[in-house]
Amino acid sequence: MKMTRKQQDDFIAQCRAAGLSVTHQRLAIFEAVMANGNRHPSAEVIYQTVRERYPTISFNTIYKNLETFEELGIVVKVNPLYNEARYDVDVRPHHHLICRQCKTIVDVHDKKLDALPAPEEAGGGFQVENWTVQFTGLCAECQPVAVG
Amino acid sequence: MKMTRKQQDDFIAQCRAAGLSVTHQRLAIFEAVMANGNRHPSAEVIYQTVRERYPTISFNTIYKNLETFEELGIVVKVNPLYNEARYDVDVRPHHHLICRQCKTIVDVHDKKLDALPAPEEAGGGFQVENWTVQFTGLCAECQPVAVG
DNA sequence: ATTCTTGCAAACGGTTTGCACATAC
DNA sequence: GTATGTGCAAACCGTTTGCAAGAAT
Repeated sequence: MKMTRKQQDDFIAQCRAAGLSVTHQRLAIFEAVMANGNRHPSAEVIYQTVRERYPTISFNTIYKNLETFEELGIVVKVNPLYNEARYDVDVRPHHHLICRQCKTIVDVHDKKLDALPAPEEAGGGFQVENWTVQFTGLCAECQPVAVG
Repeated sequence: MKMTRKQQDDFIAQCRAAGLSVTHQRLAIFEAVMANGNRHPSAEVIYQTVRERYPTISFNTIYKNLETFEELGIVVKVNPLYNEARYDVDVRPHHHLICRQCKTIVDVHDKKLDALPAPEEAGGGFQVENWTVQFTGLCAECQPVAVG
Protein backbone atom coordinates (compact mmCIF):
# COMPACT_ATOMS: atom_id res chain seq x y z
CA MET A 1 0.00 0.00 0.00
CA LYS A 2 2.66 2.50 -1.10
CA MET A 3 1.64 6.05 -1.96
CA THR A 4 1.68 6.85 -5.67
CA ARG A 5 3.41 9.90 -7.08
CA LYS A 6 0.03 11.31 -8.04
CA GLN A 7 -1.32 10.93 -4.50
CA GLN A 8 1.70 12.79 -3.22
CA ASP A 9 1.30 15.60 -5.75
CA ASP A 10 -2.38 15.90 -4.97
CA PHE A 11 -1.61 16.11 -1.28
CA ILE A 12 0.98 18.84 -1.82
CA ALA A 13 -1.45 20.78 -3.97
CA GLN A 14 -4.11 20.40 -1.29
CA CYS A 15 -1.73 21.76 1.34
CA ARG A 16 -0.76 24.74 -0.77
CA ALA A 17 -4.40 25.48 -1.53
CA ALA A 18 -5.10 25.48 2.21
CA GLY A 19 -2.08 27.64 2.97
CA LEU A 20 -0.23 24.87 4.80
CA SER A 21 3.50 24.38 4.74
CA VAL A 22 4.66 21.16 3.13
CA THR A 23 7.02 19.65 5.69
CA HIS A 24 8.75 16.30 5.60
CA GLN A 25 6.86 15.31 8.71
CA ARG A 26 3.49 16.23 7.24
CA LEU A 27 4.22 14.24 4.10
CA ALA A 28 5.43 11.27 6.11
CA ILE A 29 2.33 11.36 8.31
CA PHE A 30 0.09 11.52 5.27
CA GLU A 31 1.93 8.59 3.75
CA ALA A 32 1.60 6.63 6.99
CA VAL A 33 -2.11 7.37 7.11
CA MET A 34 -2.50 6.09 3.56
CA ALA A 35 -0.31 3.05 4.22
CA ASN A 36 -2.52 2.12 7.17
CA GLY A 37 -5.67 3.02 5.28
CA ASN A 38 -7.60 -0.18 5.84
CA ARG A 39 -6.63 -0.50 9.51
CA HIS A 40 -8.51 2.54 10.81
CA PRO A 41 -5.37 3.52 12.68
CA SER A 42 -5.07 5.30 15.99
CA ALA A 43 -2.59 8.12 16.47
CA GLU A 44 -0.27 5.61 18.13
CA VAL A 45 -0.22 3.42 15.01
CA ILE A 46 0.59 6.39 12.83
CA TYR A 47 3.29 7.42 15.28
CA GLN A 48 4.97 4.02 15.18
CA THR A 49 4.80 3.91 11.40
CA VAL A 50 6.29 7.35 10.90
CA ARG A 51 8.97 6.71 13.51
CA GLU A 52 10.46 3.95 11.40
CA ARG A 53 11.62 6.63 9.00
CA TYR A 54 11.76 9.67 11.34
CA PRO A 55 12.80 8.28 14.72
CA THR A 56 12.84 11.71 16.35
CA ILE A 57 9.32 12.79 15.39
CA SER A 58 7.11 13.95 18.22
CA PHE A 59 3.76 12.56 19.20
CA ASN A 60 2.45 16.09 19.27
CA THR A 61 3.22 16.48 15.59
CA ILE A 62 1.16 13.39 14.83
CA TYR A 63 -1.80 14.73 16.78
CA LYS A 64 -1.67 18.21 15.33
CA ASN A 65 -1.50 16.86 11.80
CA LEU A 66 -4.26 14.33 12.20
CA GLU A 67 -6.39 17.21 13.40
CA THR A 68 -5.34 19.25 10.39
CA PHE A 69 -6.07 16.38 8.04
CA GLU A 70 -9.52 16.07 9.49
CA GLU A 71 -10.18 19.77 8.87
CA LEU A 72 -9.01 19.29 5.29
CA GLY A 73 -11.38 16.36 4.88
CA ILE A 74 -8.55 13.90 4.21
CA VAL A 75 -9.48 11.71 7.15
CA VAL A 76 -12.47 11.38 9.40
CA LYS A 77 -12.79 10.05 12.94
CA VAL A 78 -14.59 6.74 13.05
CA ASN A 79 -15.65 7.31 16.65
CA PRO A 80 -16.78 10.84 17.50
CA LEU A 81 -17.43 9.72 21.11
CA TYR A 82 -13.90 8.49 21.65
CA ASN A 83 -13.09 10.32 24.87
CA GLU A 84 -15.28 8.64 27.46
CA ALA A 85 -17.51 5.61 27.85
CA ARG A 86 -21.22 6.35 27.56
CA TYR A 87 -23.89 3.97 28.82
CA ASP A 88 -27.31 3.16 27.50
CA VAL A 89 -30.10 1.81 29.69
CA ASP A 90 -32.13 0.84 26.66
CA VAL A 91 -30.65 -2.52 25.74
CA ARG A 92 -33.12 -3.18 22.94
CA PRO A 93 -31.68 -2.64 19.45
CA HIS A 94 -32.18 0.96 18.45
CA HIS A 95 -30.38 3.87 16.86
CA HIS A 96 -28.70 7.13 17.81
CA LEU A 97 -28.52 10.76 16.87
CA ILE A 98 -25.13 12.10 17.95
CA CYS A 99 -24.39 15.82 18.06
CA ARG A 100 -20.83 16.32 16.84
CA GLN A 101 -20.54 19.47 18.89
CA CYS A 102 -21.94 18.79 22.38
CA LYS A 103 -21.88 14.97 22.13
CA THR A 104 -25.50 14.65 23.10
CA ILE A 105 -26.96 11.27 22.22
CA VAL A 106 -30.64 10.90 21.40
CA ASP A 107 -32.31 7.52 21.01
CA VAL A 108 -34.13 6.75 17.81
CA HIS A 109 -36.73 4.03 17.55
CA ASP A 110 -37.85 3.82 13.98
CA LYS A 111 -39.72 0.96 12.40
CA LYS A 112 -38.23 1.61 8.98
CA LEU A 113 -34.71 1.29 10.33
CA ASP A 114 -35.44 -2.05 11.88
CA ALA A 115 -35.77 -3.65 8.46
CA LEU A 116 -32.11 -3.15 7.77
CA PRO A 117 -30.51 -5.98 5.83
CA ALA A 118 -27.38 -7.63 7.18
CA PRO A 119 -24.25 -6.78 5.21
CA GLU A 120 -23.97 -8.94 2.11
CA GLU A 121 -20.37 -9.80 2.58
CA ALA A 122 -19.55 -10.05 6.26
CA GLY A 123 -15.84 -9.28 5.86
CA GLY A 124 -13.97 -12.53 6.28
CA GLY A 125 -16.09 -14.56 8.64
CA PHE A 126 -17.12 -11.69 10.87
CA GLN A 127 -19.91 -12.81 13.19
CA VAL A 128 -22.44 -9.99 13.54
CA GLU A 129 -24.20 -9.89 16.90
CA ASN A 130 -25.80 -6.48 16.82
CA TRP A 131 -26.03 -3.32 14.83
CA THR A 132 -27.06 0.27 15.25
CA VAL A 133 -27.37 3.26 12.97
CA GLN A 134 -25.42 6.31 14.07
CA PHE A 135 -26.71 9.57 12.71
CA THR A 136 -24.27 12.41 13.22
CA GLY A 137 -25.02 16.10 12.92
CA LEU A 138 -26.04 19.00 15.10
CA CYS A 139 -28.66 19.12 17.81
CA ALA A 140 -31.09 22.05 17.93
CA GLU A 141 -29.07 23.89 20.57
CA CYS A 142 -25.78 23.62 18.68
CA GLN A 143 -26.97 24.63 15.23
CA PRO A 144 -26.67 28.39 15.85
CA VAL A 145 -23.20 28.13 17.38
CA ALA A 146 -21.76 25.43 15.18
CA VAL A 147 -18.17 25.43 14.03
CA GLY A 148 -17.00 23.71 10.85
CA MET B 1 -37.76 9.38 36.38
CA LYS B 2 -37.81 7.76 39.82
CA MET B 3 -37.29 4.03 40.14
CA THR B 4 -40.41 2.01 40.89
CA ARG B 5 -40.61 -0.54 43.68
CA LYS B 6 -40.92 -3.26 41.10
CA GLN B 7 -37.79 -2.15 39.27
CA GLN B 8 -35.93 -2.25 42.56
CA ASP B 9 -37.21 -5.71 43.41
CA ASP B 10 -36.32 -6.96 39.96
CA PHE B 11 -32.84 -5.57 40.32
CA ILE B 12 -32.34 -7.22 43.69
CA ALA B 13 -33.57 -10.52 42.28
CA GLN B 14 -31.19 -10.14 39.36
CA CYS B 15 -28.28 -9.56 41.72
CA ARG B 16 -29.09 -12.57 43.85
CA ALA B 17 -29.48 -14.73 40.77
CA ALA B 18 -26.01 -13.65 39.69
CA GLY B 19 -24.51 -14.19 43.13
CA LEU B 20 -23.91 -10.50 43.73
CA SER B 21 -24.19 -8.78 47.06
CA VAL B 22 -26.91 -6.18 47.29
CA THR B 23 -25.15 -3.14 48.71
CA HIS B 24 -26.53 0.33 49.25
CA GLN B 25 -24.00 1.64 46.79
CA ARG B 26 -24.97 -0.85 44.11
CA LEU B 27 -28.62 0.02 44.52
CA ALA B 28 -27.90 3.73 44.42
CA ILE B 29 -25.80 3.36 41.29
CA PHE B 30 -28.52 1.36 39.61
CA GLU B 31 -31.05 3.99 40.54
CA ALA B 32 -28.80 6.74 39.20
CA VAL B 33 -28.36 4.85 35.96
CA MET B 34 -32.12 4.59 35.60
CA ALA B 35 -32.67 8.21 36.58
CA ASN B 36 -30.26 9.31 33.85
CA GLY B 37 -31.62 6.78 31.42
CA ASN B 38 -32.28 9.08 28.51
CA ARG B 39 -29.01 10.99 28.86
CA HIS B 40 -26.66 8.17 27.93
CA PRO B 41 -24.58 9.08 30.96
CA SER B 42 -20.86 8.78 31.42
CA ALA B 43 -19.40 7.35 34.63
CA GLU B 44 -18.81 10.92 35.78
CA VAL B 45 -22.52 11.76 35.49
CA ILE B 46 -23.44 8.67 37.48
CA TYR B 47 -20.83 9.57 40.06
CA GLN B 48 -22.20 13.08 40.51
CA THR B 49 -25.75 11.79 40.78
CA VAL B 50 -24.94 9.14 43.37
CA ARG B 51 -22.80 11.55 45.35
CA GLU B 52 -25.80 13.71 46.10
CA ARG B 53 -27.03 10.93 48.35
CA TYR B 54 -23.76 9.19 49.20
CA PRO B 55 -21.14 11.96 49.32
CA THR B 56 -18.35 9.56 50.28
CA ILE B 57 -18.80 7.08 47.46
CA SER B 58 -15.72 6.29 45.43
CA PHE B 59 -15.28 6.69 41.71
CA ASN B 60 -13.88 3.20 41.67
CA THR B 61 -17.15 1.80 42.93
CA ILE B 62 -18.98 3.50 40.07
CA TYR B 63 -16.65 2.01 37.51
CA LYS B 64 -16.68 -1.48 38.93
CA ASN B 65 -20.45 -1.52 39.09
CA LEU B 66 -21.01 -0.13 35.62
CA GLU B 67 -18.78 -2.94 34.42
CA THR B 68 -20.81 -5.41 36.44
CA PHE B 69 -24.07 -4.01 35.10
CA GLU B 70 -22.80 -4.43 31.59
CA GLU B 71 -21.98 -8.08 32.25
CA LEU B 72 -25.49 -8.52 33.63
CA GLY B 73 -26.96 -6.95 30.52
CA ILE B 74 -28.53 -4.08 32.45
CA VAL B 75 -26.63 -1.46 30.50
CA VAL B 76 -24.65 -1.40 27.30
CA LYS B 77 -21.86 0.88 26.15
CA VAL B 78 -22.99 3.17 23.35
CA ASN B 79 -19.42 3.53 22.11
CA PRO B 80 -17.33 0.36 22.17
CA LEU B 81 -14.38 2.32 20.74
CA TYR B 82 -14.35 4.83 23.54
CA ASN B 83 -10.72 4.67 24.53
CA GLU B 84 -8.87 6.19 21.60
CA ALA B 85 -9.58 8.10 18.41
CA ARG B 86 -9.55 6.02 15.25
CA TYR B 87 -9.18 7.49 11.81
CA ASP B 88 -10.67 6.50 8.50
CA VAL B 89 -9.07 7.34 5.17
CA ASP B 90 -12.25 6.45 3.33
CA VAL B 91 -14.30 9.62 3.65
CA ARG B 92 -17.16 8.38 1.50
CA PRO B 93 -20.25 7.32 3.45
CA HIS B 94 -19.92 3.67 4.36
CA HIS B 95 -20.39 1.27 7.24
CA HIS B 96 -18.34 -0.62 9.79
CA LEU B 97 -17.92 -4.03 11.33
CA ILE B 98 -16.45 -3.60 14.80
CA CYS B 99 -15.03 -6.51 16.75
CA ARG B 100 -16.00 -6.07 20.39
CA GLN B 101 -12.94 -8.02 21.49
CA CYS B 102 -9.93 -6.78 19.51
CA LYS B 103 -11.54 -3.53 18.30
CA THR B 104 -10.73 -4.25 14.69
CA ILE B 105 -12.76 -2.13 12.28
CA VAL B 106 -13.64 -3.42 8.83
CA ASP B 107 -15.20 -1.23 6.18
CA VAL B 108 -18.47 -2.28 4.62
CA HIS B 109 -19.66 -0.95 1.30
CA ASP B 110 -23.08 -2.33 0.62
CA LYS B 111 -25.56 -1.08 -1.91
CA LYS B 112 -28.55 -2.22 0.14
CA LEU B 113 -27.41 -0.23 3.14
CA ASP B 114 -27.13 2.95 1.13
CA ALA B 115 -30.91 3.09 0.72
CA LEU B 116 -31.37 3.77 4.41
CA PRO B 117 -34.26 6.11 5.20
CA ALA B 118 -33.63 9.12 7.41
CA PRO B 119 -35.19 8.81 10.84
CA GLU B 120 -38.86 9.72 10.78
CA GLU B 121 -38.74 11.93 13.79
CA ALA B 122 -35.39 13.69 14.01
CA GLY B 123 -35.50 14.20 17.76
CA GLY B 124 -36.35 17.83 18.36
CA GLY B 125 -34.87 19.65 15.41
CA PHE B 126 -31.74 17.55 15.12
CA GLN B 127 -29.97 18.32 11.85
CA VAL B 128 -28.61 15.09 10.39
CA GLU B 129 -25.43 15.50 8.34
CA ASN B 130 -24.25 11.95 8.00
CA TRP B 131 -24.94 8.43 9.11
CA THR B 132 -23.23 5.09 9.32
CA VAL B 133 -24.27 1.61 10.33
CA GLN B 134 -22.17 0.03 13.04
CA PHE B 135 -22.24 -3.74 13.13
CA THR B 136 -20.76 -5.14 16.30
CA GLY B 137 -19.71 -8.71 16.92
CA LEU B 138 -16.63 -10.88 16.70
CA CYS B 139 -14.06 -11.04 13.93
CA ALA B 140 -12.89 -14.41 12.68
CA GLU B 141 -9.77 -14.40 14.84
CA CYS B 142 -11.64 -13.59 18.05
CA GLN B 143 -14.50 -16.08 17.73
CA PRO B 144 -12.58 -19.02 19.21
CA VAL B 145 -11.24 -17.03 22.15
CA ALA B 146 -14.28 -14.90 22.85
CA VAL B 147 -15.37 -13.98 26.34
CA GLY B 148 -18.95 -13.12 27.22
C1' DA C 1 11.56 38.41 7.52
C1' DT C 2 7.48 36.43 8.65
C1' DT C 3 4.53 32.81 9.37
C1' DC C 4 3.76 28.25 10.27
C1' DT C 5 5.48 23.87 12.27
C1' DT C 6 8.04 20.98 15.21
C1' DG C 7 9.74 18.89 19.49
C1' DC C 8 9.86 18.67 24.29
C1' DA C 9 7.81 18.49 28.58
C1' DA C 10 4.34 18.92 31.42
C1' DA C 11 -0.65 18.88 32.46
C1' DC C 12 -4.95 16.93 31.82
C1' DG C 13 -9.03 13.78 31.97
C1' DG C 14 -10.99 9.43 31.92
C1' DT C 15 -9.90 4.76 33.16
C1' DT C 16 -7.86 1.05 35.72
C1' DT C 17 -5.30 -1.38 39.41
C1' DG C 18 -3.66 -2.91 44.30
C1' DC C 19 -4.64 -3.39 48.65
C1' DA C 20 -6.45 -2.71 53.43
C1' DC C 21 -10.93 -2.15 55.56
C1' DA C 22 -15.81 -2.97 55.75
C1' DT C 23 -20.03 -5.15 54.56
C1' DA C 24 -23.33 -8.81 52.85
C1' DC C 25 -24.35 -13.27 53.19
C1' DG D 1 -16.50 -16.94 59.05
C1' DT D 2 -15.98 -16.38 54.25
C1' DA D 3 -16.61 -14.34 50.07
C1' DT D 4 -17.59 -10.10 47.99
C1' DG D 5 -17.63 -5.09 47.66
C1' DT D 6 -15.89 -0.51 48.96
C1' DG D 7 -12.73 3.41 49.46
C1' DC D 8 -8.44 5.48 48.84
C1' DA D 9 -4.47 6.45 46.35
C1' DA D 10 -1.63 5.89 42.89
C1' DA D 11 -0.64 4.41 38.21
C1' DC D 12 -1.91 4.35 33.56
C1' DC D 13 -2.97 5.73 28.87
C1' DG D 14 -4.50 8.63 25.29
C1' DT D 15 -4.98 13.39 24.56
C1' DT D 16 -4.01 18.26 24.79
C1' DT D 17 -1.47 22.57 25.82
C1' DG D 18 2.49 26.15 26.23
C1' DC D 19 6.38 27.58 24.57
C1' DA D 20 11.11 27.98 22.63
C1' DA D 21 13.72 26.45 18.64
C1' DG D 22 13.54 25.39 13.75
C1' DA D 23 11.88 25.14 9.00
C1' DA D 24 8.96 26.68 4.98
C1' DT D 25 7.54 30.31 2.30
